[in-house]
Amino acid sequence: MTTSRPRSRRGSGEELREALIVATSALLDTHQLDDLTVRTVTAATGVSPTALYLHFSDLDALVHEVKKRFFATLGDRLRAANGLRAMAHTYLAYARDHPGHYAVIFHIDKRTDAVGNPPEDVVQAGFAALQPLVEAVGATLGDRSQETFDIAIELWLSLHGRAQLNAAMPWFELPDEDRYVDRLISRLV
Amino acid sequence: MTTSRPRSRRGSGEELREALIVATSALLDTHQLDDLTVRTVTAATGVSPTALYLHFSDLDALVHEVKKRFFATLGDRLRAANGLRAMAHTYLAYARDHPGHYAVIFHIDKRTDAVGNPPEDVVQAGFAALQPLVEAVGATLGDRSQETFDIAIELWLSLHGRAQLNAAMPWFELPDEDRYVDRLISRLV
DNA sequence: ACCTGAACACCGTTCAAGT
DNA sequence: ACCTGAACACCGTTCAAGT
Repeated sequence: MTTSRPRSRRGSGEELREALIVATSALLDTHQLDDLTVRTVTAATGVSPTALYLHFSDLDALVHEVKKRFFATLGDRLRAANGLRAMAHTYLAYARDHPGHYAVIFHIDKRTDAVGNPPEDVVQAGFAALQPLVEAVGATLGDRSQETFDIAIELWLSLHGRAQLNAAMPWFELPDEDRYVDRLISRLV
Repeated sequence: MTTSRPRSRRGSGEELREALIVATSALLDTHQLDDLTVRTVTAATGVSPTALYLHFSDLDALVHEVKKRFFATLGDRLRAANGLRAMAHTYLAYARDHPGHYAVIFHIDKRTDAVGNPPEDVVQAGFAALQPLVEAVGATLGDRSQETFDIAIELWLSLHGRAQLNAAMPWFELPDEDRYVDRLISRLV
């Protein structure tokens, strides 16, 4: 964990940046979001705490970067699923198997610019992750433009609701997942 | 904010306990959850940081206590709503108007006992808050036992999904709330 | 009986310095 | 060019002491 890292050679400072991102992802796969500190992530990378600031303006900027990647991963997994039902289960499985990643994606966002908007790249990443759902709904529905988008959102919100509630209150026993997804989809499409 | 508080008279130590709870609620009405620290809440109450430990085992125990109260408040508001549609809007309004409170209620729970269960009182509070929804669904449906409970949960998860997503990604423009609630209810009951 | 102050081990972040 | 170490203002929490 704390084995020190050889200094990057000239022109390869980007390596540390990538190493920090990878370490963050790894940490969030086994630990809670609040165990992610400047000091844990730099120690895991084998550098001093202050090294983080060579490549990120602050801790939030690093989290922000991994958030984009988690969005992309989620999108990729959804796209790989076969059919709407499988996609819904894939979504819930991602949240269940990577609670730390899912928590980061939907963590309350404090990074807004002067006008109160978030960085454009996260917005993009968010829409991109949702895209497979929209397409799958469109496919099973035969494309009814606005209707398709609304239904995809409604499906998404129901999946997110279950995923997040399950993470926040694991003691609350929800009805069977298969049944939940089946009922959801049969009502929506 | 930092005006100091007169020491409680003999036998009235409970007053400070209550004052801390009230200060916490007030803070969470205007600030984010991570602005709630031992030092901000005790300062707002007019006592030294260490005074908190006279009445709570730690900061989490205080948050735990207000969480129960927020659950109760949410339940009361839902019960006061007239009909399922109004109840759904009440739910979303609570989350929108008191983001700090809603965030506490659904904050990822780290307080589990030896066997991994949460304190029984929070479980109770959670179920109690949900009760009005179950009853309203039962009323409009004519009571079909298990079916009623499942539908209430499904409605709840859809509302929570929208509320939490809206808090986490306010930049994501969701379809109109009225329309969302109408579609949701007409599909479910 | 009720509360404070000093102290400790953390935390994020800055900035001067080392290689 | 790349990274570290000392320092600062925070944080939660303990424990001896004050009223």
